[in-house]
Amino acid sequence: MTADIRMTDPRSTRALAPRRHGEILRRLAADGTVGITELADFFDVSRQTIRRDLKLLADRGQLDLVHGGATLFEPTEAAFTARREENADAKAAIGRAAADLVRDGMVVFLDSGTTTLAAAHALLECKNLTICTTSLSIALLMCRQSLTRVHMLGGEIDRDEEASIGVDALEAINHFRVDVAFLGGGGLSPDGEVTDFTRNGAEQRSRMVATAGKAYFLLDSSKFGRLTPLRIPRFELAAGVVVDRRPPEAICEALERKGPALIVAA
Amino acid sequence: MTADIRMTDPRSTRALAPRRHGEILRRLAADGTVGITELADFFDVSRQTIRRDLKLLADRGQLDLVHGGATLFEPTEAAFTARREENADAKAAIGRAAADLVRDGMVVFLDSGTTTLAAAHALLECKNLTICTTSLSIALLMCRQSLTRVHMLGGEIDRDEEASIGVDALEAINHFRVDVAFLGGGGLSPDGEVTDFTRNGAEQRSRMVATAGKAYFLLDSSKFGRLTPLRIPRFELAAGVVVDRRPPEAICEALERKGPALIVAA
DNA sequence: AGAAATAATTACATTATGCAACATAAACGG
DNA sequence: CCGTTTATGTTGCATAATGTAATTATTTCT
Repeated sequence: MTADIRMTDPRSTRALAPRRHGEILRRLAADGTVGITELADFFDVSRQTIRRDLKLLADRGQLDLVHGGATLFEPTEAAFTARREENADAKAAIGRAAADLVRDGMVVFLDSGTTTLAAAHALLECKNLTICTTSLSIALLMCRQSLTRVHMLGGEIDRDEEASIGVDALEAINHFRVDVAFLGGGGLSPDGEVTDFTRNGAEQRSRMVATAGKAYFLLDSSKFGRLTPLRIPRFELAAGVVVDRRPPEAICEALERKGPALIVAA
Repeated sequence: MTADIRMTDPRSTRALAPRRHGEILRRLAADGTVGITELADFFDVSRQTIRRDLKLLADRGQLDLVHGGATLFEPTEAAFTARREENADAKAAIGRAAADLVRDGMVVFLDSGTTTLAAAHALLECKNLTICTTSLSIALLMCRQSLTRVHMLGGEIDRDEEASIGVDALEAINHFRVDVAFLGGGGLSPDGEVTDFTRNGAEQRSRMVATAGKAYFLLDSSKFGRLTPLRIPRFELAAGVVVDRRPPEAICEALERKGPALIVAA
């Protein structure tokens, strides 16, 4: 994907800790997790050394230690964290598929939600993006990436989504010219519509669909056929719906009739 | 991989140190790190020589020495995370003192910065607050508290502060009626003025001082006497300055003459 | 719940690196 | 030609990083 212009392999000089640290953090940013054994093999050093590296990085607050490795450090700990675990593989696949729709230099809107957070992780690979988001976690994640500009849409923070919502956020959306928007949703109804839990959320997503160059809904398969109370107005203007596997045939057909393309992540 | 357009190999004349230095810096720019042994092999000189080269370049501020080699000199790398550890006790004390100024039900503005983050932690004890902040970490922290409403001021995110900054944030400040504002600052100058690093920051803080019912600057003792480039306009309208120990007498007197009270945290 | 497997911890051995002092050799200037 | 300067090499020892192995926790699987 990104051409590797590094002259020296991180394995080349065994004794340079910062090189390992750089590679570890890079992997962490890409994958979300690293394993001790896999790192020890890669660098050809002992597990103990990797443990010491991880401990050091953890003390600096750059990652979280877990049994057998480390994960991204996220100040995020809430109901939100639990949801992130659910269907994590599916969400990662959707995230990668979404990132394939993005080119370096684009202006990307990222909605709140765990699936869009997965997309944000995948987008760490891209350069020179301008990210525009309502999600606190996504803003925090992306602003640490040096070639990325981040705009946070302000407003009252919704406790469940950990994202801004309401009049201020709606207002702020109008200030941006967005190339691609990635949106979450509450469910994908049997008649091929993306639906939402809250009025505010539906309205916010509707505006993004209308104003973004291209808008995609990211929906993992647990959302198929789920009925939530609000339809998202102008949903049919969306460019596509990205899913982790093909939904029931009825939904596919309904979706196709309305317009948005169906994109199934590998 | 990288085409070498140089006419002379840096190894060609062993005795020319500047050639080595150029090559070292080039490698550093490409890889982020260089190893002593690998350089010694490459130039076919002793490790001690390379060590002397690196020492010289380090004294010039062109790189950072590490065990076994050198890395890019990056004063800003992980700046925020590192700062959080510094003076943690002092900041916690200031945070508690700040929280004592707050009553349940108030509308509180929290600026970005590590000291205000400490105040946010202390404010978790309070009930029914409305928090208004530019800091992503503070927003994330406070929004998990069930009896607290959080408003995030939107805008472009500053990588170092991990907080919104700029026109959108300035604009958003005007929408709020704030009871108490807790602000950070870059330094407390010898003539009793709070100063700042950036124009945007100074302007933002100035507005808060003017519009909040009461504004307090939270400054740990490492800021005493420190000179940063921008004064914060209308600083003297602030209700007080909260510190972890009494500053030099000259500063105390200057401060008193201007108006703000000096509050020393226990 | 209990056993097997995997990982973390601890303590100590080994190796690599850092540093300082001194040795060497080429370059320079009179 | 000599003495001086400058850069580099060498040596010995202190220090830091890494490896190893025994022990104790955790997880995982049944």
